[in-house]
Amino acid sequence: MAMRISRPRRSSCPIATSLDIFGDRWSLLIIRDLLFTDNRRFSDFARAGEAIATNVLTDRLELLECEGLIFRRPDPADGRKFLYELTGKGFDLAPVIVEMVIWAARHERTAAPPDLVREMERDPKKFVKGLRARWGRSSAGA
Amino acid sequence: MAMRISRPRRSSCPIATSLDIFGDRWSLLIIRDLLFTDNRRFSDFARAGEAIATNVLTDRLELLECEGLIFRRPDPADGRKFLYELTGKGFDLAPVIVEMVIWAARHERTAAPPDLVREMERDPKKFVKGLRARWGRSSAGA
DNA sequence: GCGGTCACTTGCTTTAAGCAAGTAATAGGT
DNA sequence: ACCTATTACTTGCTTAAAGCAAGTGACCGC
Repeated sequence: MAMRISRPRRSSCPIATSLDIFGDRWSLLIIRDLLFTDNRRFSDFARAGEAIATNVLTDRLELLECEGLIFRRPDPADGRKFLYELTGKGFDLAPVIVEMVIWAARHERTAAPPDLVREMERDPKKFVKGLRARWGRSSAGA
Repeated sequence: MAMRISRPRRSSCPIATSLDIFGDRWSLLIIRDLLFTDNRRFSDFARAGEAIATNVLTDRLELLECEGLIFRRPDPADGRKFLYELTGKGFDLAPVIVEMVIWAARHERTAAPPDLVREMERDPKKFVKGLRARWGRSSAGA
């Protein structure tokens, strides 16, 4: 709610800029949830797998909204809740996340479903296209 | 030098695992240097663009080596220096970094050379292949 | 040998993350 | 209308990480 300030950029390098925006332990996990699950509420994120502290979650949601990666709207079905959705800018992180999944599946012990990973590896662009179709339907192309 | 301990993994999710390995403000900048420049020495990284503190740099180099993304060897030409190089596992982060460059160039104000970005966008796999050729030559395929 | 460079260290301050408990607004049942 | 549970945060505190400035010992070129 309060006027949030985005993190200052360390340099004009695109990698450094990216890291200034989402280069922490939690931001990409929220994006992951929004891309691959139907977690859309505060409590969904809080309960998802890795146990983020609620104060950190609040902070990260504000930051991501401030950077234009997600947006927030009241849940029409429940006045206590908010729904968080990916913006186009946020959705465009899908290729980054897909490549991270491929990398981790190749080099680390993970729970990534092998079939899904093979599909990502075979044609990442096509895979992202499939995600985009679902995203377009759910968020009305924000 | 001391037996380094890798960060514990928060979950078996491939994204979470990736972030546990390189999800901080500096690791990917070191990988970037190793991919796109010929910075190979401690002082190169320390002086590169974003001014990392030397104690943090030491820590990050140890961690990246411990995770098997880079390796270290004495500089044959100067006994005070070490040369840091990407392993295959480290090089395989190239697609992740390429997608981050594309994202940042599209959505943020950066200094990424437009021609290079277009080349990345047109055919990311081919671009990575070009990088791999240079890497193979410099690090003898570690 | 000597002055300078190199890869780190050390000690300290500041910022961020993590934990546990609390709160105001709302939902849903009676 | 009233009561209880739930939800999205807050607050206060502790712990871990990042940042800063100043060292240190090995090693280079001279």
